[in-house]
Amino acid sequence: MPELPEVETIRAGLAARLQGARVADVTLREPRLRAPVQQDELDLLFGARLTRFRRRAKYLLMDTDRATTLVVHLGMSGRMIVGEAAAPLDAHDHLLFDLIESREGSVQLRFRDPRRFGLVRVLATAEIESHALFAHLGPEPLGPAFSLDHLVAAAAGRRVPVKSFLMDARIVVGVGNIYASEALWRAGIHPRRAAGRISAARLERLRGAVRAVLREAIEAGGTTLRDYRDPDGNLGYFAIALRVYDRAGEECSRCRSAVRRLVQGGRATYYCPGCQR
DNA sequence: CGTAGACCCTGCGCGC
DNA sequence: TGCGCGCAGGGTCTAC
Repeated sequence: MPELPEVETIRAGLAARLQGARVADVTLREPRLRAPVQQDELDLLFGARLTRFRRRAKYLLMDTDRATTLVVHLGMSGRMIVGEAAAPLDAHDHLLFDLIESREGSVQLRFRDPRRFGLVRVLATAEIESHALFAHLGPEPLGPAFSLDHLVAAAAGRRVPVKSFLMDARIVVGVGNIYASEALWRAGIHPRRAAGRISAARLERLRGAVRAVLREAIEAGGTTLRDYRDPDGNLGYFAIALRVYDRAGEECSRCRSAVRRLVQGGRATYYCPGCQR
Protein backbone atom coordinates (compact mmCIF):
# COMPACT_ATOMS: atom_id res chain seq x y z
CA MET A 1 0.00 0.00 0.00
CA PRO A 2 0.75 3.54 -0.13
CA GLU A 3 2.56 4.85 2.90
CA LEU A 4 1.75 8.24 4.39
CA PRO A 5 3.35 10.28 1.59
CA GLU A 6 1.41 8.35 -1.02
CA VAL A 7 -1.85 8.82 0.89
CA GLU A 8 -1.10 12.52 1.20
CA THR A 9 -0.44 12.73 -2.55
CA ILE A 10 -3.72 10.94 -3.27
CA ARG A 11 -5.56 13.24 -0.86
CA ALA A 12 -4.26 16.31 -2.62
CA GLY A 13 -5.10 14.88 -6.03
CA LEU A 14 -8.64 14.00 -5.04
CA ALA A 15 -9.19 17.38 -3.39
CA ALA A 16 -8.09 19.22 -6.52
CA ARG A 17 -10.49 17.29 -8.70
CA LEU A 18 -13.47 16.42 -6.50
CA GLN A 19 -13.93 19.16 -3.92
CA GLY A 20 -17.56 20.29 -4.12
CA ALA A 21 -18.77 17.25 -6.04
CA ARG A 22 -22.07 15.65 -5.06
CA VAL A 23 -22.68 11.94 -4.61
CA ALA A 24 -25.39 10.86 -7.06
CA ASP A 25 -25.08 7.13 -6.56
CA VAL A 26 -22.98 4.51 -4.79
CA THR A 27 -22.57 0.92 -5.97
CA LEU A 28 -21.20 -1.70 -3.60
CA ARG A 29 -19.85 -4.60 -5.65
CA GLU A 30 -17.79 -6.37 -2.99
CA PRO A 31 -18.33 -5.69 0.72
CA ARG A 32 -15.63 -8.06 2.00
CA LEU A 33 -12.84 -5.67 2.92
CA ARG A 34 -10.85 -5.52 6.20
CA ALA A 35 -14.29 -5.08 7.77
CA PRO A 36 -17.54 -5.61 5.83
CA VAL A 37 -18.70 -2.47 4.06
CA GLN A 38 -22.13 -1.51 5.42
CA GLN A 39 -24.79 -0.51 2.89
CA ASP A 40 -26.63 1.50 5.55
CA GLU A 41 -23.50 3.61 6.00
CA LEU A 42 -23.16 4.15 2.26
CA ASP A 43 -26.82 5.25 2.14
CA LEU A 44 -25.80 8.30 4.19
CA LEU A 45 -23.84 9.55 1.18
CA PHE A 46 -26.70 9.93 -1.30
CA GLY A 47 -26.98 13.55 -2.29
CA ALA A 48 -24.12 14.60 -0.02
CA ARG A 49 -21.51 17.07 -1.18
CA LEU A 50 -17.81 16.39 -0.62
CA THR A 51 -16.56 19.49 1.12
CA ARG A 52 -13.15 18.72 2.54
CA PHE A 53 -10.41 16.17 1.94
CA ARG A 54 -8.30 15.39 4.98
CA ARG A 55 -5.88 12.72 6.11
CA ARG A 56 -5.26 11.15 9.51
CA ALA A 57 -2.44 8.61 9.64
CA LYS A 58 -2.98 6.60 6.44
CA TYR A 59 -6.73 7.17 6.39
CA LEU A 60 -8.32 9.40 3.77
CA LEU A 61 -11.13 11.47 5.31
CA MET A 62 -13.66 12.98 2.94
CA ASP A 63 -16.06 15.22 4.84
CA THR A 64 -19.54 15.89 3.49
CA ASP A 65 -22.07 18.66 4.04
CA ARG A 66 -24.23 16.15 5.94
CA ALA A 67 -21.90 16.00 8.96
CA THR A 68 -20.64 12.64 7.77
CA THR A 69 -17.18 11.59 6.66
CA LEU A 70 -16.28 8.98 4.09
CA VAL A 71 -13.31 7.15 5.60
CA VAL A 72 -11.05 5.17 3.24
CA HIS A 73 -7.96 3.14 4.04
CA LEU A 74 -6.08 1.71 1.08
CA GLY A 75 -4.48 -1.22 2.87
CA MET A 76 -1.66 -2.75 0.84
CA SER A 77 -3.05 -2.60 -2.65
CA GLY A 78 -5.87 -0.05 -2.62
CA ARG A 79 -6.26 2.70 -5.19
CA MET A 80 -8.65 5.57 -5.75
CA ILE A 81 -9.43 6.05 -9.40
CA VAL A 82 -11.22 8.98 -10.96
CA GLY A 83 -12.58 8.45 -14.44
CA GLU A 84 -15.62 8.03 -16.60
CA ALA A 85 -18.45 5.85 -15.36
CA ALA A 86 -18.29 3.99 -18.68
CA ALA A 87 -14.69 2.90 -18.12
CA PRO A 88 -14.32 -0.88 -18.14
CA LEU A 89 -14.68 -2.49 -14.74
CA ASP A 90 -11.78 -4.22 -13.08
CA ALA A 91 -12.50 -7.39 -11.11
CA HIS A 92 -11.39 -5.54 -7.97
CA ASP A 93 -13.39 -2.34 -8.38
CA HIS A 94 -15.26 -2.86 -5.12
CA LEU A 95 -17.05 0.47 -4.76
CA LEU A 96 -18.23 2.94 -7.39
CA PHE A 97 -19.11 6.49 -6.41
CA ASP A 98 -20.99 8.36 -9.13
CA LEU A 99 -20.28 12.04 -8.63
CA ILE A 100 -21.90 15.07 -10.24
CA GLU A 101 -21.06 18.76 -10.17
CA SER A 102 -17.34 18.19 -9.83
CA ARG A 103 -14.89 20.54 -11.54
CA GLU A 104 -14.89 18.04 -14.38
CA GLY A 105 -18.63 17.46 -14.37
CA SER A 106 -19.90 13.94 -13.86
CA VAL A 107 -17.16 11.49 -12.93
CA GLN A 108 -16.90 8.15 -11.20
CA LEU A 109 -14.63 7.60 -8.22
CA ARG A 110 -13.64 3.97 -7.75
CA PHE A 111 -12.13 2.10 -4.84
CA ARG A 112 -10.03 -0.73 -6.28
CA ASP A 113 -8.21 -3.13 -3.98
CA PRO A 114 -7.12 -6.60 -5.12
CA ARG A 115 -6.00 -7.80 -1.70
CA ARG A 116 -8.98 -6.31 0.13
CA PHE A 117 -6.98 -5.19 3.16
CA GLY A 118 -8.53 -1.77 2.73
CA LEU A 119 -11.44 -0.24 4.61
CA VAL A 120 -14.40 1.96 3.69
CA ARG A 121 -16.64 3.47 6.35
CA VAL A 122 -19.02 6.40 6.66
CA LEU A 123 -18.86 7.94 10.13
CA ALA A 124 -20.21 11.01 11.86
CA THR A 125 -17.62 13.74 11.34
CA ALA A 126 -17.80 14.83 14.96
CA GLU A 127 -17.02 11.33 16.19
CA ILE A 128 -13.99 10.59 14.03
CA GLU A 129 -11.34 11.36 16.64
CA SER A 130 -13.05 9.34 19.36
CA HIS A 131 -13.93 6.41 17.10
CA ALA A 132 -12.19 3.09 17.78
CA LEU A 133 -10.39 3.35 14.44
CA PHE A 134 -8.67 6.55 15.50
CA ALA A 135 -8.75 6.84 19.29
CA HIS A 136 -5.52 4.91 19.86
CA LEU A 137 -3.49 6.72 17.20
CA GLY A 138 -0.40 8.64 18.17
CA PRO A 139 0.73 12.00 16.78
CA GLU A 140 1.17 12.87 13.13
CA PRO A 141 4.88 12.66 12.31
CA LEU A 142 4.90 16.05 10.60
CA GLY A 143 2.90 17.80 13.32
CA PRO A 144 4.04 19.54 16.51
CA ALA A 145 2.89 16.70 18.80
CA PHE A 146 5.66 14.46 17.46
CA SER A 147 8.12 16.10 19.79
CA LEU A 148 11.35 14.92 21.33
CA ASP A 149 9.65 14.86 24.74
CA HIS A 150 6.97 12.57 23.37
CA LEU A 151 9.50 10.25 21.76
CA VAL A 152 11.70 10.06 24.86
CA ALA A 153 8.71 9.31 27.09
CA ALA A 154 7.35 6.70 24.69
CA ALA A 155 10.70 4.93 24.37
CA ALA A 156 11.54 4.85 28.07
CA GLY A 157 12.00 1.29 29.28
CA ARG A 158 10.87 -0.22 25.98
CA ARG A 159 12.77 -3.29 24.85
CA VAL A 160 11.14 -3.53 21.42
CA PRO A 161 13.42 -3.14 18.44
CA VAL A 162 13.32 0.48 17.33
CA LYS A 163 12.08 -0.57 13.87
CA SER A 164 8.94 -2.09 15.42
CA PHE A 165 8.67 0.88 17.77
CA LEU A 166 8.67 3.30 14.82
CA MET A 167 5.95 1.34 13.08
CA ASP A 168 3.70 1.27 16.16
CA ALA A 169 0.85 3.68 15.40
CA ARG A 170 0.44 4.44 19.11
CA ILE A 171 3.90 6.01 19.08
CA VAL A 172 3.66 7.86 15.79
CA VAL A 173 1.39 7.25 12.79
CA GLY A 174 2.20 6.92 9.15
CA VAL A 175 5.68 5.38 9.31
CA GLY A 176 5.38 2.30 7.14
CA ASN A 177 7.80 -0.44 6.29
CA ILE A 178 9.75 1.43 3.62
CA TYR A 179 10.23 4.69 5.46
CA ALA A 180 10.99 3.00 8.80
CA SER A 181 14.07 1.43 7.23
CA GLU A 182 14.98 4.64 5.43
CA ALA A 183 14.64 6.82 8.54
CA LEU A 184 16.79 4.46 10.62
CA TRP A 185 19.48 4.49 7.95
CA ARG A 186 19.47 8.29 7.87
CA ALA A 187 19.72 8.42 11.65
CA GLY A 188 22.48 5.80 11.77
CA ILE A 189 20.52 3.60 14.16
CA HIS A 190 20.45 -0.20 13.95
CA PRO A 191 16.89 -1.49 13.45
CA ARG A 192 17.28 -4.12 16.17
CA ARG A 193 18.39 -1.69 18.87
CA ALA A 194 15.98 -1.57 21.82
CA ALA A 195 13.95 1.63 21.71
CA GLY A 196 14.63 2.30 25.39
CA ARG A 197 18.38 2.14 24.87
CA ILE A 198 18.73 5.06 22.52
CA SER A 199 19.98 8.39 23.87
CA ALA A 200 17.79 11.47 23.65
CA ALA A 201 20.28 12.98 21.22
CA ARG A 202 19.95 10.03 18.88
CA LEU A 203 16.18 9.97 19.26
CA GLU A 204 16.22 13.57 18.13
CA ARG A 205 18.21 12.52 15.08
CA LEU A 206 15.67 9.81 14.44
CA ARG A 207 12.77 12.23 14.79
CA GLY A 208 14.41 14.53 12.28
CA ALA A 209 15.09 11.63 9.93
CA VAL A 210 11.46 10.47 10.04
CA ARG A 211 10.20 13.94 9.30
CA ALA A 212 12.73 14.58 6.55
CA VAL A 213 12.15 11.33 4.72
CA LEU A 214 8.37 11.71 4.80
CA ARG A 215 8.51 15.34 3.76
CA GLU A 216 10.82 14.59 0.86
CA ALA A 217 8.61 11.75 -0.29
CA ILE A 218 5.53 13.95 -0.20
CA GLU A 219 7.39 16.51 -2.24
CA ALA A 220 8.36 13.86 -4.74
CA GLY A 221 4.71 13.02 -5.12
CA GLY A 222 4.91 9.69 -3.43
CA THR A 223 7.21 6.81 -4.04
CA THR A 224 6.15 4.77 -6.98
CA LEU A 225 6.40 1.09 -6.34
CA ARG A 226 4.72 -1.88 -7.89
CA ASP A 227 0.99 -1.31 -8.16
CA TYR A 228 0.79 2.18 -6.79
CA ARG A 229 -1.06 4.68 -8.96
CA ASP A 230 -2.04 8.28 -8.46
CA PRO A 231 -5.76 9.21 -8.57
CA ASP A 232 -5.67 9.47 -12.36
CA GLY A 233 -4.58 5.87 -12.58
CA ASN A 234 -1.17 6.85 -13.89
CA LEU A 235 2.31 5.90 -12.88
CA GLY A 236 3.63 9.39 -13.09
CA TYR A 237 5.85 10.08 -10.14
CA PHE A 238 9.56 9.87 -9.68
CA ALA A 239 10.52 7.80 -6.68
CA ILE A 240 12.69 9.44 -4.07
CA ALA A 241 16.03 7.73 -3.71
CA LEU A 242 15.61 4.84 -1.32
CA ARG A 243 18.99 4.22 0.28
CA VAL A 244 18.50 0.76 1.79
CA TYR A 245 14.98 -0.48 1.13
CA ASP A 246 14.98 -3.45 -1.26
CA ARG A 247 18.75 -3.03 -1.75
CA ALA A 248 20.10 -6.13 0.01
CA GLY A 249 23.62 -6.87 -1.22
CA GLU A 250 24.16 -3.44 -2.70
CA GLU A 251 26.77 -1.03 -1.39
CA CYS A 252 25.71 1.47 1.25
CA SER A 253 25.97 4.91 -0.32
CA ARG A 254 27.51 6.26 2.90
CA CYS A 255 30.06 3.65 3.93
CA ARG A 256 30.19 1.08 1.10
CA SER A 257 29.27 -1.85 3.34
CA ALA A 258 26.80 -4.34 1.91
CA VAL A 259 23.19 -3.59 2.77
CA ARG A 260 21.50 -6.41 4.67
CA ARG A 261 17.96 -7.68 4.95
CA LEU A 262 16.41 -9.11 8.08
CA VAL A 263 12.88 -9.92 9.18
CA GLN A 264 11.22 -8.19 12.13
CA GLY A 265 7.63 -8.84 13.08
CA GLY A 266 7.20 -10.66 9.82
CA ARG A 267 8.28 -7.66 7.76
CA ALA A 268 11.48 -7.15 5.82
CA THR A 269 13.94 -4.63 7.26
CA TYR A 270 16.92 -3.27 5.31
CA TYR A 271 19.91 -1.67 6.97
CA CYS A 272 23.62 -1.04 6.69
CA PRO A 273 25.69 -3.00 9.23
CA GLY A 274 28.59 -0.59 8.67
CA CYS A 275 27.01 2.68 9.70
CA GLN A 276 23.92 1.83 11.72
CA ARG A 277 24.55 1.13 15.40
C1' DC B 1 1.59 -5.46 30.63
C1' DG B 2 4.64 -6.12 26.29
C1' DT B 3 5.76 -8.79 22.52
C1' DA B 4 5.79 -12.30 18.78
C1' DG B 5 3.19 -14.51 15.52
C1' DA B 6 -0.83 -15.62 12.76
C1' DC B 7 -4.09 -13.95 9.82
C1' DC B 8 -6.87 -11.38 6.30
C1' DC B 9 -6.24 -11.67 0.40
C1' DT B 10 -4.54 -11.52 -4.51
C1' DG B 11 -0.80 -11.05 -7.77
C1' DC B 12 3.79 -11.33 -9.22
C1' DG B 13 8.47 -12.99 -9.96
C1' DC B 14 11.41 -16.64 -9.41
C1' DG B 15 13.40 -21.34 -9.64
C1' DC B 16 12.58 -25.78 -11.16
C1' DT C 1 5.13 -23.48 -20.62
C1' DG C 2 3.35 -24.56 -16.12
C1' DC C 3 3.58 -24.94 -11.13
C1' DG C 4 4.68 -24.13 -6.44
C1' DC C 5 6.76 -21.06 -3.40
C1' DG C 6 7.87 -16.82 -1.19
C1' DC C 7 7.07 -12.29 -0.92
C1' DA C 8 4.54 -7.68 -1.15
C1' DG C 9 3.93 -0.62 0.96
C1' DG C 10 -1.08 -2.56 6.59
C1' DG C 11 -3.57 -3.44 10.58
C1' DT C 12 -5.74 -6.33 14.05
C1' DC C 13 -6.28 -10.09 16.99
C1' DT C 14 -4.62 -13.91 19.76
C1' DA C 15 -1.59 -16.43 22.69
C1' DC C 16 2.13 -16.45 25.66
